[in-house]
Amino acid sequence: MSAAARHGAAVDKRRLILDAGVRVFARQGFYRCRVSDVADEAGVAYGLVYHYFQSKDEILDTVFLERWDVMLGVIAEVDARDVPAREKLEAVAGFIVDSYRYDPELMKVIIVEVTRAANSFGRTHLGKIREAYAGIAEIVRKAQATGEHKRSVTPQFAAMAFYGAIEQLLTGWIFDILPAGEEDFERAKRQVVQTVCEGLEETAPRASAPSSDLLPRDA
Amino acid sequence: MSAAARHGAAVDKRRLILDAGVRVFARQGFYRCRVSDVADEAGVAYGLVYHYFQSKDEILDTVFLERWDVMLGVIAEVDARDVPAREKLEAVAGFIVDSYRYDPELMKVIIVEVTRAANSFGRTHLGKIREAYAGIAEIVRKAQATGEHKRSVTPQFAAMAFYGAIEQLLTGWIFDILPAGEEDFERAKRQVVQTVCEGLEETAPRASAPSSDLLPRDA
DNA sequence: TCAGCGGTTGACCGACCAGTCAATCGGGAA
DNA sequence: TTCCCGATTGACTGGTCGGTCAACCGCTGA
Repeated sequence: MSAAARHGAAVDKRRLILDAGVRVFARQGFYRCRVSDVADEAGVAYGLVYHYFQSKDEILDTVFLERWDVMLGVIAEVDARDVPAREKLEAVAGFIVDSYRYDPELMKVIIVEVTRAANSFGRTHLGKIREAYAGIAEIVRKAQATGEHKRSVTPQFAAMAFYGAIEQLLTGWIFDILPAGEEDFERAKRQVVQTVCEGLEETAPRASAPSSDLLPRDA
Repeated sequence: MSAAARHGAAVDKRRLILDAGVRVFARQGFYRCRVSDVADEAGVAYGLVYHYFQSKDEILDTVFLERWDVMLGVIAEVDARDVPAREKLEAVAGFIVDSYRYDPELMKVIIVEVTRAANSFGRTHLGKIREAYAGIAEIVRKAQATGEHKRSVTPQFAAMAFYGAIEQLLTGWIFDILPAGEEDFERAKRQVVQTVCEGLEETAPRASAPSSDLLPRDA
């Protein structure tokens, strides 16, 4: 009981610090903020931060891993579904976009301070980051095998292009380069997949009857 | 004469510091290195750095702007050519890839420390960075006007996706996520444009051209 | 020969900040 | 009531590093 109660309280403060970290890192950037900023934001004493975390870095590490592991799970789960590649990519793009919509500060921190900071924090988590690319590449690999996708590029290449496009969109939202309203998010989900799958070019003057996908795609 | 000689020498030292900065920033990251590291690398005294630059930041600013302005010039020049959009995009992608091939350390610094560090340095240069997106968007806009590109996405969106894909590739090379040999560079130039223009999906044989957006987009 | 003057030097200063630690609190068990 | 122990506090320390500055060097022109 006491253990549970104490544990419960402990988890709360820890959570408080983690959440405060996200807010502060998002606002000021990891290097520009002090540990005391995080403590203040969380409403706890400076020292308590070091009771729950070994270092300032560990706060960011924890924030990142917590969320990134969820994403890796989603990618793996999506890939295992028996649906067209297009739908898988839509699910992945949708998850990332929704993550941003649901908690923009968290995604800002993850992208700006980790994923795009490959020289500092990204370095530590390169392995994890790579796993995401690999998961996406696997989706493409399967799609190439079934003939849904061309084989003209390697799955790795396609994964980088796809993920890069999405991350650039989020970056655009984060820094007000692109409009970031509800409609924009929904549109972006569709369009990023559409662009990567179908390309920007007009295909035929008249163009493809939409058709299919209801039809057998091979054999 | 003396003026010229002195000026020549001055330029040399300044250049020396700038180049040393690139090397040190690329190796250690901007925040992780000290001004003395740059001075040592350049083989000059600590104080001289402050003779030529106001601050540590100004070194990075200078490095970035010097190169970015070249890129903005290239984009504008390419856009003005009377050639298919496809060729324009190839020229832009080619320029960026070649920049990396020619001076990977410089591009690493620009991307890792500025372009992808929108929270710190990127902030200062957001305007400049935006100009590049706008330049690419302009290429797409014209292509849509001539019917080369579909109008299903906004030029801004297309520009972000295109640039994002390229930057992700460079990041892949920088951090050894993608193989980075001569052939890879050449292939990447072609494939990134091909992917963005034509898409990943197989179109011809059987094809699963699902959906839409080829349908009434407006009017 | 010498004064003038950039270019050049590097020791030093002051600010900042991650991380430590001894003290205190509070609640449950004996 | 008292003891114990983990949670909590925040002043303090040690070290780092950006930026300053007074002195120095060596060329040039008089």
